[in-house]
Amino acid sequence: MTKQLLQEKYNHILDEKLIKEIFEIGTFKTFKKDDIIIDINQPLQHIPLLLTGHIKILREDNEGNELLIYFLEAGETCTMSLTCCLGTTKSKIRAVAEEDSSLVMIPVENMQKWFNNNDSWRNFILEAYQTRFDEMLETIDNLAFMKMDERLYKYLYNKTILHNSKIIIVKHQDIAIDLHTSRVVISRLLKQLENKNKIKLSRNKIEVF
Amino acid sequence: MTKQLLQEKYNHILDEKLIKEIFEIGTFKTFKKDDIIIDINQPLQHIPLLLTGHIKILREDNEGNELLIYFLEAGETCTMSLTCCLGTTKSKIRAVAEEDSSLVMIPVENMQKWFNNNDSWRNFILEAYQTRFDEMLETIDNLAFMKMDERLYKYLYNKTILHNSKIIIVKHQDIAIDLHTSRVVISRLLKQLENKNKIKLSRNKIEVF
DNA sequence: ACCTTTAAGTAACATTTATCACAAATACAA
DNA sequence: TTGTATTTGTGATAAATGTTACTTAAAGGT
Repeated sequence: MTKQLLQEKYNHILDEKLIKEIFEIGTFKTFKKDDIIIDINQPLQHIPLLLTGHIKILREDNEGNELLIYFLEAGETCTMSLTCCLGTTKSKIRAVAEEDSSLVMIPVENMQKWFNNNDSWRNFILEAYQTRFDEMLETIDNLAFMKMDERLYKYLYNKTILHNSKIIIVKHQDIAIDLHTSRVVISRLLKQLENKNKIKLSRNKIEVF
Repeated sequence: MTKQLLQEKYNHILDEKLIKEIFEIGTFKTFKKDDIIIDINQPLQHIPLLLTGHIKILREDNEGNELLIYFLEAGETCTMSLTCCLGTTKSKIRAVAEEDSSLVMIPVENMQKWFNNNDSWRNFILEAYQTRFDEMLETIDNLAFMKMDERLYKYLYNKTILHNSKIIIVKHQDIAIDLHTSRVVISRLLKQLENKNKIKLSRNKIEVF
């Protein structure tokens, strides 16, 4: 089952042999919605390959502030983990299951080995870096150039894409945390969006038009 | 002369043979302060290795908004260029000489080739990604968690480090552009910082304590 | 020394975001 | 159904940032 998932999600980028090796070496794990998958202070010993579900990657600073950076989907890996694995970084990031998810954990040693002797892995990592890079840039754009109401709408819109549904199940408080603002601000802006007929509000639920 | 510089700045990470090859293949270029080094819309054909000076990397959106992301120093390369070279990215970034600078431009093909057959180059690229990644995260922190006065002081402080001098030569307007705010706001906050004895203001010049 | 240009200071006001306090609405359990 | 906990709505107010318009100061050229 896991093997089939691995095949399905990764055979467009990783070669047969490597997938087989990953299956043999990797540890399969499952997480429920809102489970914390990674919470980093010290270097990681494993990097995750996402098989099913979605994961959100959050930034966290020393004062406990938090901000959503981006989402991971099946077939992707978290470059942050790479950085943390390989690195000297002191970055604090957190990975939380956006919904029930499963993944394969790979020991750092292999990641290093494959990087030197497997073309498809090298490509995979490079592509991952590029994708994440672009997403970080977009996060920077959002923060630097957009007002909160725009950021909010974009956040909602992205969620509809991610979950493939116009209806989002979420509390205002949770949105506030992801966007690093307060619940009151979010409620207010949501109400404005509703008045502009861009969304429809219910308790624990938002419909995005 | 270029060869010596290359040696000096890159021999801690790239092997002898590769440095020789870079010297033979690369194009040496010099830039004056404030020269635009890269202005991206379409994919790049070369990636730069910085030899002397400093370069600032800016983000630019469609409406002409701008934001300083980070500085590059000698011995570094711009991962953005990699992304742009290899990629599908539609990112707009700009690289501007923070002071007189020199660099070597390397054709993409080589970058690709070396990535597959030279360990030191692979390492170099990987390290570059990691360093930039961390800096992007820091940029995100700044934007998400810090108020403008803190961002301003950090900006000034970073400049003193970069130029190795307590005295910075800048105009308020330039700072405003880098931090994506208005000149008036910067002037006001600078005055506050001065009142708190953290800096001393003169025309075109700021002393940071 | 005078004029011109550029940079910086500042007051007044607008907008955006943050914060507090509490009321209203909804869901959920007993 | 009733009571309780949770979520959402909203007014009042503060703080941070943005904007406009104008003044003052400094630098540089003639």
